[in-house]
Amino acid sequence: MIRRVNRIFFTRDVLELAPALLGMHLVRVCNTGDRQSYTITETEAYRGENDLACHVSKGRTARTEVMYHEGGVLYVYLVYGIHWMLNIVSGRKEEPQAVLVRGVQGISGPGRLTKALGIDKSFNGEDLCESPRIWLENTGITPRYKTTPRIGIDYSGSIWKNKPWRFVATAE
DNA sequence: GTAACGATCCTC
DNA sequence: AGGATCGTTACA
Repeated sequence: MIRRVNRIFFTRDVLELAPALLGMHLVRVCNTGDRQSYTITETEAYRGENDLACHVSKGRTARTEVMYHEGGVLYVYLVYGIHWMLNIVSGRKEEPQAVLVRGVQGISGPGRLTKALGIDKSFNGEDLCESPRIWLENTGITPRYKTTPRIGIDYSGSIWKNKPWRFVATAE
C-alpha cells in the first residue's frame, strides 16, 4: 500500500534520511489538479551548524530559520540569482539539517528539477506531511547507491568539502 | 544605504 | 572556461 510518509520518517538524522529518500516518490499536484510522481535519484545531506557547507553555519537568519523546524518541511531558496533549490528539512526541532534533492528520474540538476515541478519560494516552509500539493510516498524499493563529495561547496574547506554526503542511485 | 557572494546551468 | 542574474547577507 503506497501512501504519504509521516513525520517520524523525517525526524531522523540527515545522514540516515538522505539515502533513505532514494527510490521514493516525490508527488506533485499542480494547479490544474494534475498529479505527477517522480522517483528520487540523487540527494545531498547538510548537517547542522558545524557543517561549514550548510547555510546555518553562518548563523541563524530569517532565511535559514525553517531549517530549525521539525523534519518534514521544505527549505526553498534561490542560488546564483537564478535557480530555486528544493531541500527537505530533517532531524528534530532545533536540530538544523536538510536534504538537498538534486535529481529525480529523467531530470538531473537541482535547478532543472524545481523548474520542471514548478517549485518556487512559495513552497518554503511547506509541510510534506500536510500539503495538498506536494508530498512523499513510500515505494518499498531502495535502490543501490554510491556516495561522493557534495557539489559546489569548495568554499567550505577540505574537511567538509570531502565528506561523502552526496547519495546517487546507481542503475540496476 | 552599498557591495559581495553563491548547494547552477548553458553556451562558447 | 566563463557569463547570466538577483535574493540574502554583512557591513557602514
